[in-house]
Amino acid sequence: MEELEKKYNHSEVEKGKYQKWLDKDYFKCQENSKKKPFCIVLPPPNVTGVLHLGHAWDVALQDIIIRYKKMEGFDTLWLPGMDHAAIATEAKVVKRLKDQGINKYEYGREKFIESCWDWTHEHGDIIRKQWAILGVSLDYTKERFTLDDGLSEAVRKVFVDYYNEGLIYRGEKIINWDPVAQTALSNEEVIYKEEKSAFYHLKYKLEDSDEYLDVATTRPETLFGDTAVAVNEADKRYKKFVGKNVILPLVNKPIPVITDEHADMEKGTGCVKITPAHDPNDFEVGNRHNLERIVIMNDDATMNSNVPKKYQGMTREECREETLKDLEKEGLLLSVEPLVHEVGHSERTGVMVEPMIKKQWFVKMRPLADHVLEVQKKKDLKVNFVPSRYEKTMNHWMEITYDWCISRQLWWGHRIPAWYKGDEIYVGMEAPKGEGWEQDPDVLDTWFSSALWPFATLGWPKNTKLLRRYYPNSVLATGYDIIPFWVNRMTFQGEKLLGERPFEDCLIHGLIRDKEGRKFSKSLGNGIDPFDMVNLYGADALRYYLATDVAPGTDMRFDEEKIKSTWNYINKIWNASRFVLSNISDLSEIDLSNLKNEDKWILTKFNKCVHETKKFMDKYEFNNAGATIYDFVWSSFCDNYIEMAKYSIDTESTKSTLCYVLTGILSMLQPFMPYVTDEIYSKLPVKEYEDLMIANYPKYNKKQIFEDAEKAVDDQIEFIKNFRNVKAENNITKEAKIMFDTDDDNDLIVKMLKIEGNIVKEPLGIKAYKVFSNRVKAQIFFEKVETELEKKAKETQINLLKASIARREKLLSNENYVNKAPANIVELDRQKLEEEKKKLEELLK
RNA sequence: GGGCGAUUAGCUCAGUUGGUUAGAGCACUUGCCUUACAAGCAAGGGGUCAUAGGUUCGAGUCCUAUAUCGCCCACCA
Repeated sequence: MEELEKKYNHSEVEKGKYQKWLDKDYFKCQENSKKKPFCIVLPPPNVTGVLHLGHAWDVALQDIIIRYKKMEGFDTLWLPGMDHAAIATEAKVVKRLKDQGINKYEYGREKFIESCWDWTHEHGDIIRKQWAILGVSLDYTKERFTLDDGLSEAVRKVFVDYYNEGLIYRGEKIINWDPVAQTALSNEEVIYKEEKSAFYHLKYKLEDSDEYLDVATTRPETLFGDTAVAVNEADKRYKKFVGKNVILPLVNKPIPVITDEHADMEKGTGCVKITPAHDPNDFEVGNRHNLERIVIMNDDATMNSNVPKKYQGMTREECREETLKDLEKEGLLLSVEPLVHEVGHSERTGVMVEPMIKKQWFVKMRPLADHVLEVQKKKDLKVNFVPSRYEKTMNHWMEITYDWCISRQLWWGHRIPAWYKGDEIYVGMEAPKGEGWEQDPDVLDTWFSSALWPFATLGWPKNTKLLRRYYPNSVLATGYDIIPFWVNRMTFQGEKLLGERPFEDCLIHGLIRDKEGRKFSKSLGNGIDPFDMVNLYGADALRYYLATDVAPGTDMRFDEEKIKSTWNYINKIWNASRFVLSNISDLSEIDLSNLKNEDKWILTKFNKCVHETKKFMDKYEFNNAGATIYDFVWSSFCDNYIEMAKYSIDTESTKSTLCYVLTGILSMLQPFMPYVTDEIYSKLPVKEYEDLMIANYPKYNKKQIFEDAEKAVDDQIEFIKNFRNVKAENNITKEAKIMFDTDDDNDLIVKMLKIEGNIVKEPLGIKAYKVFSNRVKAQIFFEKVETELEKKAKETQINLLKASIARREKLLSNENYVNKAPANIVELDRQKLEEEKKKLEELLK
């Protein structure tokens, strides 16, 4: 039999394993088997770049679930794929072409899309290689892309059906405009950042009068688009102005003073300028009062020909500055009040979003969202969030969401299946027949296609076997930041299109931050490449660390030291395995019929560990599962059982137990660290399966619970610990004599403590320390007078015991406690009290 | 403005439906190269669980305030 290397060498261990698993088709689902199906669709990473730590975390969690479920006997499908990421990828490709001196528009749509495909294939290959390094068990035979033919068909079908149903419409509304990417955005793609700005109080003079209105605004440059000033109907201050005109500053044009509920008497001065074409609220006001909409900016947010010549061509920022200067010159700037407020920026380009009136396509959200809210009230039908508090995030969104702007002025994406001829619109799966039809040049929001991911990847809209078998998906795992973009939309689409939730469980994880708790960002330069970590410590260590570091749903502070200590843990497992393997090479079968106390003890601990671990695995509490296994492996198996086993290593029962328990440990750890466990498993002399990842997960076996043996050995261990403690604290020499005061067999204790020659049968009459556990007692004799220090230590111990006894006696004399507390708790206290009393007695002797 | 989360050992985090004397890793102290592992072993030290009240026989855990930090959402002109 091959020996293991002396130290765990992660790169050696990981070499070739992924290919082996692929070659053996271990990752493939078994859609024709009788096994119960279990399906996860991978949140498709954007093809914009390479995988980062967040992706590594995401896939580690999912792989652990999949590998666990596979061992539990499920037919698992983990479906991989990537997202074309319309706006994000387009931005990258535009930049790459620009670096080559190519302009997107001159290049042309077709060629540009070709470049996008090139980009996609390049990055797709990188991402696939990275998945392989991480060891994730994706079924590549089912891999999809959000822009492949199947998804495209699904997207078109949804668009056409919704259009016919009135759930998708084209309309001219205020939308969020990104002047750099020059496209519309959805609300979710706008992020609000605090910005230092000011309230500018402007003088809007009353027509033919010296009176004026003090109008406060944060955006003076938009005054060129003003078509009214609004006050509240109930506002007595301005009653006399209503119905009259004020003169728009700098433009010298009369605009009406109107009353509208939007004007809040408490806010600002109570009068507000109305710019229907550049503010969503003003747009509504404009609609109510039939106001003219004056668009004053070009698509790149420079001022257009609807503003006075002087300002034309200026950027918004320049125009603001100039406007203010000119207002001041004319005495129309009353005051400037500093203000910090939230300003919307494009998620992608970072530029300030400009509200603009545009003709765009929208999804009517209210009926879709309301349906989800209904379903979420039903326990058996709703999406179960883990942790459950994230359900609120989705439900809140469903309550407040409004129509989703889905058209994007981009080229890379699903082209909108609408054709125009004059005023005619045709919406259909294919281009209409006849001359003169032109397809809408725009594409759809990338989230429109990813919202269909859980079922379109399985064949929808066709009623495929795959779809019937794996929908709803079993669980979806993603970060909480993606809930509004994706989870919510998959949910309403799944409910609407298939009448069922897209997944039963939704496991939410947090964000990874750096050691100081800051977000990873390019500008801070604090990014960590997960693959650097793999090189240093191995994929197993990285995976284990990511999966077990924090409780579900919470943010993680990245700490390389912890990966290091995970490596140590794996090295510990490696060496324990080395010990086991080197001693069981002649084992031909596992025979657990003739067990010693220690064997029974470890089997009991092992089964209890299996029970606990499974409980945690089923709840996705990998941190707790990991800790449970860790404690068992390190403290029960390594520190105690292996040490005890060294004294009976030649017996069949010890060898069998070692092999049996090690196999179980490897099985429980396989989902977390598939490489190293596969390696060790392959070296076992007795094993049931060709490879560990297709083995069964350990089952809790009641017959291997030996309570008596467990207690007995626990006592021995306690004794050993106490003995060593007394010895260490009191500088007891090796020569000290020991007398046991027990009927039990102390053979193992004697061996473990290496005190064979020191045992005496009779008390020596010299100063004696008492060392004991629940049933093993002994006295250590040594020729030395008790020092003051030792006396003090003893006193402390006595005082502690007395305090504890007093506490317990008080508790037990409390009738309320004795009557109301559960019997076993009370009984435990009684036992403890007896023990403590005995102990005290011994000490006082 | 609304909502959510966090606050536990020097640091990073666990802590199930309230129930023995609150745990782990790292760091720290002391002693050990005991032939699986010194990246290890053995034995230790270290916490009034953010604060103040309340419920309870019993609170890190439940309730009410407060403080600090973080996040999400919201059209604040």
